[in-house]
Amino acid sequence: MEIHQLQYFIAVAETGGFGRAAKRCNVTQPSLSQQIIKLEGELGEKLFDRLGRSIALTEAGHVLLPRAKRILTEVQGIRHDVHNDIEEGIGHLAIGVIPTIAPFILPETLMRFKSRFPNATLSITEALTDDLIEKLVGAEIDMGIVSLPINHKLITTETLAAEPLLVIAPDTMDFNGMTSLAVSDLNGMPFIALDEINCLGEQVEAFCYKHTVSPEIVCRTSQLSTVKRCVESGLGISLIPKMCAVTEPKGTYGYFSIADHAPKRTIAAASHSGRMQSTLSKAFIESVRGVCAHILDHPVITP
Amino acid sequence: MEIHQLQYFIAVAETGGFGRAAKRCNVTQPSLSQQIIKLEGELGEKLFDRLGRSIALTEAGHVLLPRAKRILTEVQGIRHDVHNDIEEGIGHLAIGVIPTIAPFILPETLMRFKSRFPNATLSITEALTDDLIEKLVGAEIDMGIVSLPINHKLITTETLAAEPLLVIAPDTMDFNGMTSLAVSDLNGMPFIALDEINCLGEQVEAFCYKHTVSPEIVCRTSQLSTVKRCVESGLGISLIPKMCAVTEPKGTYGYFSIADHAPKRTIAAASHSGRMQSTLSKAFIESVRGVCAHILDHPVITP
DNA sequence: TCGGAATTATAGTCAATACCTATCGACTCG
DNA sequence: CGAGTCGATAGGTATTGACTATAATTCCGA
Repeated sequence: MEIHQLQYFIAVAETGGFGRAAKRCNVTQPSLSQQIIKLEGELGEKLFDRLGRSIALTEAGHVLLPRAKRILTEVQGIRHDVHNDIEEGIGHLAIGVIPTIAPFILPETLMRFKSRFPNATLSITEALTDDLIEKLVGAEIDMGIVSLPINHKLITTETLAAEPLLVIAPDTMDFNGMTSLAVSDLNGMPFIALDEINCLGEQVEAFCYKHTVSPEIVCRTSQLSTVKRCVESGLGISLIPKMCAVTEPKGTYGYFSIADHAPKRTIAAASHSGRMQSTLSKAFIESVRGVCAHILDHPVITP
Repeated sequence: MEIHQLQYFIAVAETGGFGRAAKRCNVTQPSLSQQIIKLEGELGEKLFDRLGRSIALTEAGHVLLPRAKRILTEVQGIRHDVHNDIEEGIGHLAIGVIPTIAPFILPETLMRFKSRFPNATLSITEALTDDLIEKLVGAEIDMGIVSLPINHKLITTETLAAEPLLVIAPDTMDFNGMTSLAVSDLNGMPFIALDEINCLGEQVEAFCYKHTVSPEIVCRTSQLSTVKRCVESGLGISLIPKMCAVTEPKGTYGYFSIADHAPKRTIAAASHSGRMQSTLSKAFIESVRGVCAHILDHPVITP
């Protein structure tokens, strides 16, 4: 059974004749006749009673007609849908976000995205950069929100924001009233380090190495929120992304920028270079970009 | 777009590879690839991202997949339906019945048929024999319930019942206590004739002519119920089918059979010889046959 | 880093088939 | 009864779906 056969069948049923149907289908009458015969053969039932002047649907024909019409309608709809559902924002998007970004941007991003594309479904995965890359390559997720650099030949990235890293210090340390520090001030300071399995942990370490400062690592945690708790309890200072600083209520700690060599991380969207980016993907990226801009625009609460 | 292409597409989407899909579809991988490419070309969208190891559905692919599956399911259903809906009694039947039969058999026939085939729809046309034949030939109706003979080369008939015609006479005529009459008794009697446009009218006339009796026609009506009313009011006698006698309550008249040359009419189902009889048609015929047998089995109320 | 395995795309050929033209046979109607 | 209409049939052509063989690419282990 093929779609053009159903088309011919419907034409015959609606025009009441093979000849007229053939004209409507832009084929010759024998061609159409043969296809109908073939269809009848496949179904094992005659579809029309060939009376002299006109034709009449048999019982099987009556059964087939509405179903054939329905199928043709759907086929017709497909042509439309593959071009337009995309615009309508119907679809699914699987997103991955690293843990040092997820909690700060997701709430607002999801809100924005959901209100813009109420018919789209989202699934969010929070995982470390390497996991996300693996999932991207395996097409398990469509896009990853990560921190650069990403070095994988199959992954392309699009920068979304440059985010400062700020020194967070407990209120018990006031740095003599300074609101910004120099890199060298970190030297020998008690430091709460993020585990290096987080890219942010690596980046902080790289920053210190690059500027030849050696804070004294007193604690190594795997979550930013733990870092904050540790700082709060006066255990030491740390270096955290600005979005982590501005999206939580002020506690018993203050933030300081580093004036001479401002550390930052670059937030980017990563995707499989072999895959086309869907409209939803692009829209999600823009949502994230907007949210980042909005969050990073907040003033930092200084002591 | 053809159905086999959708089949291939679904196979690729479900097996996650062209090669595996090809195996499942019992074609070679290049054949399947080409059909997918062709489908993509027709839709103007790529359906898969060909990654090295596996494939991923594009946005357009995600739109297509559920629709394609749906269509395939429906196509699959068609094969089943054209063979089984028939058994299920789904369908439509257009029936024509002549006026001298319709009122007596239709109520019970429809009741029986509807309870046997609750999912079938019926349309009933009441028309004179010639009209019915015309509609049969034009395939406007599927079957006609008529009285023989029918002479038309395109129409085949199937006898359903042989029905006696009875003399109906007002109570004011008691025929000297006789319960049956001879043909000759009709001679000169005041007679209520049915219009000859009804085949029954013709048949009665033919019967009289054949047996060389000449009742005196005092009235000519177009409906059997009018005939009865006329008889009831003592205007004269008439000859009516038995089903007309037994399906109405006794009035101020009695019935008499004709002993020597019992007149009768033959009830038959007429259909277009070029058309296949549907299961519903056959079932309807049997319903009518049963109802006729049931009605004609009733004893006649004699005075 | 270099094959080997796996996967898809391409090229060339072939056979099935969808289509066409021409014609026949049946029926309708003037 | 002849002209016209309609579907089926026959035979030829061209499209095309499918096959084999092979290339190009990726992935993975040695």
